[in-house]
Formats: sequence, structure tokens, C-alpha cells
Amino acid sequence: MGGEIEVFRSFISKKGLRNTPEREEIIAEIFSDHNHFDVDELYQCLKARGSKISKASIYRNIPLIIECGLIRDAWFEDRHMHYERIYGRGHHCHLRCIRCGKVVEFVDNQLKDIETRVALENDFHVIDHRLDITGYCSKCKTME
Amino acid sequence: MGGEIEVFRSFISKKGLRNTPEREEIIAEIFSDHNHFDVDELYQCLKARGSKISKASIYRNIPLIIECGLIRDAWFEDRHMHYERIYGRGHHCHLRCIRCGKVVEFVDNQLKDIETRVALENDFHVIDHRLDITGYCSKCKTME
DNA sequence: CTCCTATTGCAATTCAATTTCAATAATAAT
DNA sequence: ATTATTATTGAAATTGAATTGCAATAGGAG
Repeated sequence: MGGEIEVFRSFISKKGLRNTPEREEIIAEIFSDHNHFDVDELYQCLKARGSKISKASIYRNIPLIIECGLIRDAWFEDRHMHYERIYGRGHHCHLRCIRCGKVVEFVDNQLKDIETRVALENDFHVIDHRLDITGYCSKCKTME
Repeated sequence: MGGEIEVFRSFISKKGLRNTPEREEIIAEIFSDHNHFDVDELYQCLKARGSKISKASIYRNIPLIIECGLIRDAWFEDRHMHYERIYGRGHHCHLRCIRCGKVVEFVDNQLKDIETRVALENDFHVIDHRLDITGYCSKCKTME
């Protein structure tokens, strides 16, 4: 908690855009609970809270929220994109169960070394990476 | 180079499905050239070769070609899925330039260690992983 | 308070992906 | 070979996530 609204507000102002209640509602909703989310989930939760926001506004704002570093694309599943909070959380990767959909996050410091070495070898300027490991979680692996 | 048609044929037969010229055309096209591809690209190339195959058939067959291990999902970009050949090629990861779209493949053995350790720590049975590093390639990083 | 224009909600649109359906053809059985 | 069964196909219709056009609204600078 804390800081995300301010970060977003100054990002918006710096770009010469306008802060609106709709934008604050979206940010507040994401940071109230949703480590991982998709647009429809966000929309339904906002509606349940009495918000009158439209899906179009959510779609329109997500690129801005990504650009300012509060969230990022996480993965594409069930025909649509899933996002995740990154502001206030360390960089992490995912273990995703392909049977029940469970997502476990993990942090690995060795990954940074690989990234650095690969970037050097290929003359790349790294901006981001994502490592997704898929398989069966402890519950599901016994059922396969 | 070879084997892919035979692998697919016996996969199809084992499932009690039917081998068709359309299926062989798709496999042949993928393995003629396309390390990375999307459905439309495949369709256009097949059409250029005189094939009468429909996009629906390509869409219908991709899950089967994935299931038998010839190709796999690579990444989602520009609103649609991109695939890559895996049969006959070692497992590899990607460096993707977010400016020009260039994709460089790399192999890293250290990654296997991370995978093993993370799986052990979280009691996961790993099926696959994908590491995508995004940033600017040698050409594009000087222009940013 | 006024003006300019970014933002919104709604509806229409786009387009990748899926599905329906009748015709066709691959395989097994005869 | 011939026939029967049913998986597969192409074409067209449909779905649904994501985008966009438009008129109304409202943020924020002056």
C-alpha cells in the first residue's frame, strides 16, 4: 500500500494528461487486492463496489498504468491478457499449474546473472524479462 | 531434414484420427522455413504455393501439432499468438527487441538448474518453461 | 469563471479464433 | 474393390477481447 496513487498522478500530470476519478478508482482497485488480474475481473469488482466505470476506460488506461510502472503484462491465457502489480513488489517469476491454474511466484537471483551474460553475448540492452515455468502443482501432479 | 511428417502421422494414427493432405501441407510448410511463425503467415505462404487450405484448418490443427511436440506457443504479440518449431531443435529462449521486433534465440544451461531448484522448493512437476528477455538489440539500442 | 481539449460512456467496429454445417474423403469392415 | 462410418474440410457465421468513433462531460490552466 501507499504511493501508487501519487506515482500515477504525477505520471499523468507530467504527460500533460488529466487525473480523473475513474483513473483513481482503477488504481485503487488494482492495489486493493489484485496481484494478478484481467480486465473483466477488474471491471466486475469495480461494478460490485458501485463504480459506474466502463470497460473501455479500463482498456484505455491499462497502457498508461503499464507505462508508469505500476503493473505489467503477466501472461496470455484463455484468450485474453492477464496483468500483475509490480509497484511495491520485487521482480518475480511464475510457476503456473496447467491443470488447476494455480500461480506461485518465486524470486531467483541467479536469473539476473543469466540475463546479464546473455545480454553481453548478444549486445542487447535488457529492459525486462519474464520466466514462466509451467507444469503440475503439488496437488495436481498426483492426479496425472 | 526429416522425421516430422512421420512423427505427426503416427501421432495422428495413434489418436484414431485421420491423416490428410491438408495436415501434411501444414507440417511441410512449417518445417520448410518457419522457425517462428503465426497463423496468417503460414496461410499466406501456403496460398502462395498454390495450396487451397483454409485458415480454419490451420487453426484446427495447431493444437494437435503442439500436442505431438512439433511446435509450441512462443509469444503473444500484435494481438495474436506466435508459434515456433521445437522438433529437431534444442530448447531455447528468446531475446526480443521491442523496437524492431528482432528475435535472437539463445540456449542457457544454467536455466535448467534454476528450474530444478525452483521445482523442488515448490513441489512442482515441471513440464516446460519459457524465458523471454525484452529490450533493445544492438542496432536499436543506439537509437533510443 | 471561461475556455480548451482530454476523458468518459456507449455503441459500433475490428479481428483473431472458434464453431456450425453440409459436402467430402480417410480408414475399417465387408 | 465396394461399402459404411465418421473425421475432416472449406465457407460462412459467430464469439469475444480489444479498439475506436462520437457526442457529452469535466479537468485544469489562465
